[in-house]
Amino acid sequence: MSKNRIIFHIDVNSAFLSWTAVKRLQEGETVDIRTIPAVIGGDEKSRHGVVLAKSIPAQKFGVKTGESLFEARQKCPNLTVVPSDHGYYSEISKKLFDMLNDYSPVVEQFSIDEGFLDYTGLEGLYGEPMKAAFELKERIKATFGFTVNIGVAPNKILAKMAGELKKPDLVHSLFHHELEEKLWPLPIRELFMVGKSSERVLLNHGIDTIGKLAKCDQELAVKLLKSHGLTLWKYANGIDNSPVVPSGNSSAKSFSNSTTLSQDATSLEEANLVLHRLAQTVCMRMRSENYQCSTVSVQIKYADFTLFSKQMKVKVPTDDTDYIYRMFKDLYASLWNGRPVRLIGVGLNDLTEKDDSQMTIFDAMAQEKHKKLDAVCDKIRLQFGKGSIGFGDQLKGKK
DNA sequence: TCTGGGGTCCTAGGACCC
DNA sequence: TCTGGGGTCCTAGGACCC
Repeated sequence: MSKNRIIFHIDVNSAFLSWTAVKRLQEGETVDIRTIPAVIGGDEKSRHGVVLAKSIPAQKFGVKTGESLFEARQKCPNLTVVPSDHGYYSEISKKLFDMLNDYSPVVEQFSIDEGFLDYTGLEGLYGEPMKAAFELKERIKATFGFTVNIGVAPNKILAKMAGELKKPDLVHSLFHHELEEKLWPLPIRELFMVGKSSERVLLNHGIDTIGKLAKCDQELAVKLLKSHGLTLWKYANGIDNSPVVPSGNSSAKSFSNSTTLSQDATSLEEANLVLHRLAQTVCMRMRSENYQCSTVSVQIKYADFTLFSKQMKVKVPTDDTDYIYRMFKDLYASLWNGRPVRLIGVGLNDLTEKDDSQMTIFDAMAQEKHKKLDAVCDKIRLQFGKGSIGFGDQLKGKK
């Protein structure tokens, strides 16, 4: 790895909200929701009422991502709530990353709206890094109509922290000689990977800024937070050698699918319908990326928001919807304590690339029976949409 | 009409084996 | 009969991210 790297972190400002704003303006809407107190929010009737993204005016009222729309409206009575459009977000995200990939061969997609770009060695092409970052930011704005922050730094963690500094529509650098001035005065909670619980522990020991963590003994950080403490201590000191891994060079570790029910489930029959639907979508996603799983899991959130999960190993890696569905059912039945259930989730873990595992002839024969059916179902769903095909148990109640 | 969904990584305890 | 101790696998739960 090159000693003097230059890494960009590109982060769309209020991504879901900006993207929806752009789309609405294109469709003739006159109000730009980025300029008023507004949020992208889920549907409260089906109990999905959380803030997914907020405008800067909404943020000034203290509205936070992840809180309920109920809370958000208490803080900001005039709040405009706009539904999300995930299909559109995926499209526009892809266009953004196509542009970044065009710019540099080493781009890592970190989420739908965030990525790292390795600028090392590109000076010859685009010039001095800060100037190049500024031009990239302007190009994104001119092309798509939304703004980004770009952080410029010698590694990923500092690029990320730089990108978080002041928003929106800005380029910030964060080199080692700038840590004391730009990073260290910040509250400890603003360091990447310091959540509620790490914050509590660090505050209890008088570590309330990133600088105090940076200057404390490494051993103290480890004593307080184990391996996570070491990670945080390194981040506070701007130490991070992790490479920018181009998307496509990394492999999936798990697939999961969960749903908050519009009404609590109170019987196994109701739950099984949901499990079947979840099994179909999650298995299809896994098959489309050519994986098999060796562990399956089920998660239950009860009406009081307590969470429980149960998992089991399977003898032979599988991608068979019917087989996996039956395991989900068994897991659920043994996990459920009879109380009303708010959310049901399923997961597929311990992934392996398809066909790189050995199975007995009997396993193979049993699985083969279902493979053709799954393949046909996947094809139909791809062509006509998720709801176009289901099993008999899912017909009940459909129009 | 208060609290989403999809991920990754880590830890701790028990089973089991030598 | 006073019960070491390491290693690995499996499972449940939790922290954190966007």
